[in-house]
Amino acid sequence: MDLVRVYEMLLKDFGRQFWWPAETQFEVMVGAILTQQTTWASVEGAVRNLKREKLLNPHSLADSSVKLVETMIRPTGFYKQKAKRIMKLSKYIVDGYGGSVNRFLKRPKLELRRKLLSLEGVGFETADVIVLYAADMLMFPIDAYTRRFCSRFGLGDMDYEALRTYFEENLPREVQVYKELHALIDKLGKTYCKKTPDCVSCSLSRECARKID
DNA sequence: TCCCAGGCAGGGC
DNA sequence: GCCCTGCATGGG
Repeated sequence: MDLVRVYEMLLKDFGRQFWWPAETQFEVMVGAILTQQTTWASVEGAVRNLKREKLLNPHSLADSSVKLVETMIRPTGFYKQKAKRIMKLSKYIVDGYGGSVNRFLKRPKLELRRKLLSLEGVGFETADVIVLYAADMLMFPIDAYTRRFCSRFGLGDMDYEALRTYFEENLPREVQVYKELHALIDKLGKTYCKKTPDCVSCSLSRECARKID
């Protein structure tokens, strides 16, 4: 599979996706946790709620009541654990970095990734989304859509790190390309795979698949 | 009514 | 180490 060709074709078919849709780095971080196992539409509602209550910054979120945060993010599901997790993240940034997200993110890439992975509720995908979209560092996140996409090309049995490495070794080392391709693969999955998410053969439009093969 | 959505953690084996 | 389950709301 020629990932550069994949990128070019998807970009031509769908246009730029402008991910991650967020106004601040902190919003990316919170959004990355909220979007776990739910739809982006519900995350948008939760983010709107948090903004309305002026909670979408480390200090406010850390000092807020758990109940209020739970109420604001309820539409995203798993709201009790997510509330706890974004509040712990906030407290971590407040206690360790004076509330400065920028200072927290400003460190060598692999060290940042390790720190993120040590936080509750932050696994590989969430950590890598934050590294790429909040810290603007080269890291290719592998999500469910990307796995399905890869299965289409016989890469179904590769684990997270193997897939990430595969993308990173076959793409130009440009943050913008990483950001767009990750978003475009999700767009592709959402467009052609709404009813049968596990169907490998439809995880790519036939026309697109033919060109890539 | 049933299935799923841009995962993660904790337990059993 | 891998596999299973709980977490929970909202939309198709």
